[in-house]
Amino acid sequence: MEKNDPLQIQDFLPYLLNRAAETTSLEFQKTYEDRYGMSRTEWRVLFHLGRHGDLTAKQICTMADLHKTKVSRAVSALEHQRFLIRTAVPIDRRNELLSLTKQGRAAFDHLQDEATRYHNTLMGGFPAEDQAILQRCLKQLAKLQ
Amino acid sequence: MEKNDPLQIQDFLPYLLNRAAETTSLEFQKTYEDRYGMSRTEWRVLFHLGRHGDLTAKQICTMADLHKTKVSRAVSALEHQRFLIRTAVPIDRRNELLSLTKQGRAAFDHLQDEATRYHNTLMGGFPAEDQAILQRCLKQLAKLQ
DNA sequence: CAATACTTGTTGCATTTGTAACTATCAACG
DNA sequence: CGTTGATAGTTACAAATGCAACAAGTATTG
Repeated sequence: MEKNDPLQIQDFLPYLLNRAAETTSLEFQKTYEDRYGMSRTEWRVLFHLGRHGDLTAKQICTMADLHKTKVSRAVSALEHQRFLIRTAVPIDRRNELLSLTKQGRAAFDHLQDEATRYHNTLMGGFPAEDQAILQRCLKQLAKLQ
Repeated sequence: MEKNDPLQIQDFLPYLLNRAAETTSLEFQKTYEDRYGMSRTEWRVLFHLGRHGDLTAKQICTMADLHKTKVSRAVSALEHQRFLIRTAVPIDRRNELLSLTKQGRAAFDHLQDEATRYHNTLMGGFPAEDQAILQRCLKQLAKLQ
């Protein structure tokens, strides 16, 4: 593309990313919203806890790039639904360690399977080389790693 | 990847897409939020109008996959800031054709340049083949085209 | 052509989100 | 120690969003 060719909006990368993110997130949301009464943020917090073991809210904020109020509310909701418990950290009582309950772990295990399946379905639409390229590009755009 | 290998959350496609979308949209937002006092939705409506000429609100809803209340409010805001005007369509008085004003057109022209520049900067980080693949994949994921 | 059904767009209300202020705790430094 | 400054997390308030109900217009059809 010529450097100063005007862009079609359907080609503008942030727009495309938003559309793709919305489309896929909404579709995957069907997996958890009714069955577990979870919001998208709660699902994200659950997934981080499931994958990384016990964490403080602050750690989740940093890892997930979520605002602390959003995490605070998601944690309250997950606690209320008995998906996690908080334990005070004696050495620094500002921190609370968040741990999945048995029920939270079960939900995570199930949703991780569903996520893997859905991910593979999405990726299945592309040749293997493209899959790798797509992931590399997205990570770079998200400034991850 | 093995079909049932559990996924790292940083690899889960909807998550990656959301992170990449947020990162890039927030960065590009700097271009218009202060200078034009525009929200992300308003910018999106402006861009559609700029690229496709006069449209009804309904057409924008469909093209941009935005809820009609969101469009309705964005249009009101853009009208209030004198970026667009409405004209009644005599043949079907439920419709109003939305047209950019001179000022709206100027903002669009400027922002289209900025968008093109930003898009090219983002894409510039990838080899040409990867750019094409990325775009194809995203369009497919967004169910565009 | 009257009655009913559908479409476009707006508005009221409840929910979600972001910002700023707050509490409680810890760290640093005189 | 005690004062000041930083950090983890919550909460109050304001703005943005989504859903449902609505008004105004058009299409259908008996």
